[in-house]
Amino acid sequence: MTRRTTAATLAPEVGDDDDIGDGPLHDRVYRALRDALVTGRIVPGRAVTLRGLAQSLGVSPMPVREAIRRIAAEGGLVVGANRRVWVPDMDVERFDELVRARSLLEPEAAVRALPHIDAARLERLRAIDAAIDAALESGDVEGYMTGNHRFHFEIYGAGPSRVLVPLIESLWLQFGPFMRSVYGRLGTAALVDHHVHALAAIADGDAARLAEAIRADIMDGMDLIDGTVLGRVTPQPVP
Amino acid sequence: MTRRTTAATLAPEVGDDDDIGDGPLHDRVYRALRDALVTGRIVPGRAVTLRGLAQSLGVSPMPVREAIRRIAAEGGLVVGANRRVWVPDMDVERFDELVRARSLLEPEAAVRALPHIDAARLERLRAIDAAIDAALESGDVEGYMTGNHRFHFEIYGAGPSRVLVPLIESLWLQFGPFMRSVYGRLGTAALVDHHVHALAAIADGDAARLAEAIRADIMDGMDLIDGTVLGRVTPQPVP
DNA sequence: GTTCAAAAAATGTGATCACATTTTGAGCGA
DNA sequence: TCGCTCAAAATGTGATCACATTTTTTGAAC
Repeated sequence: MTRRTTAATLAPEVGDDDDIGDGPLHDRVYRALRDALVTGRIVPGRAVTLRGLAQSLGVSPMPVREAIRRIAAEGGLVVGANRRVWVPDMDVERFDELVRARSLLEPEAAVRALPHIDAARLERLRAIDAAIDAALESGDVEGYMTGNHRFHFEIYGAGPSRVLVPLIESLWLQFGPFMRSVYGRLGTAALVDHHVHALAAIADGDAARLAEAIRADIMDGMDLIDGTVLGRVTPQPVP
Repeated sequence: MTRRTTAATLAPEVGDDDDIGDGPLHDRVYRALRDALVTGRIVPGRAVTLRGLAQSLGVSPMPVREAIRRIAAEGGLVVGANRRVWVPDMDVERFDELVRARSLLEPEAAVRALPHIDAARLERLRAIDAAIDAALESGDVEGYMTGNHRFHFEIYGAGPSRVLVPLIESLWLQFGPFMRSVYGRLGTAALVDHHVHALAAIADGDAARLAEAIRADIMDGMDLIDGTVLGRVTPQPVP
């Protein structure tokens, strides 16, 4: 009786993205993986293996190792005591910390970036927001998440931040997969785009209002999550 | 005329630490490297090479690569466009961001950890603070930095934080090397240990006072840095 | 001394391999 | 059916290699 071969743990969600640019392979793998996490294409609990991801991307495990190490350092993946790697599940405490960290850091980053937001960037922000609205209208969760991420980082990235923005990027890595499942569950009809307040504050050059708009945006988004949703989260696998 | 061979860029500062525990080699290399950065044994501007570090630690470049990738993801090392890796220099803007990030995150982490600080941990904190004072007395900059780091993380680590504390760890990675040169320049006589206020707040279970003590500690420490010191920082090498 | 070009050396990268460790699945007995 | 054992398969790790890229050195010309 032949042993049945178990399929490798592939990661087609991280597959052949066209637009991951050039540069070292390990950097490109990192970008593909990070994008898949931020947009929630990889879901919480998902195991990620070197060979699976390498196969899905058509590369050797070497650059995958380095990419995974990077993402793990940023909190997007968890390495267990058994050395297995997976996308962490969300729980109440961790979620609360993420919300809190966001509300501490993102308004600060926005305010610091404000003086660097010129008319061209404001136009770009408006275009991104229009795309977000279109995605919400058409039920496109991934489009919404991609646009939302773009909107925020188009703001924060206006200035030359080398500390706050990377911190915030690591936060987004951490809640992306979970938010995808939440949005998918609630439907885009339940999502409201509040970015108009941030846009107005930016147009008026009003730092205090911008900080408040960002903070409110974070809290509003997070208010979608009630205890029921988080209570239903699968317990984190014990490695 | 024989070509003279250039010595590899060794990293003896990261050398054979005795207490880096067990586990995978790449994890141990990471810990050795991180410790060298947090305590400032590696100075800003220092280039770090795979083979140099591998040789200093007596390992192959493989685990070194993964460790470096990790540290770079946490901001402790910078990878240039030429793919060379080095410890970033400090500049005014980056320093300001680090101070700001610390003062936003660390009081929060301390307050969240406070309910988890029991009598045993408070005793440990007191012991660490005594060691800090001894290091200051004897001019031991590295001892001071090690103790200071320990003190802070003995507080923040009291609770089960999985977001805030890793963020704060990455900040400490980033300013460690620079602070080492600052303390060395100013001398430990110029350093004052303010931890007594945090210890009192902890003993009293007073969250607001603890937050304020941590914030003041951060600002007091950073006030040592005047524009003259930062103005004298070597410009960051252009890769 | 400076500048330039070319060669040599250093360094990072990706592939591959063997091995250690962990997980899975088959087979067996109760 | 469940539980156990063991072998096979999967997975992570560290070493090594060849190669691509970058830096340094050398030697010549001015």
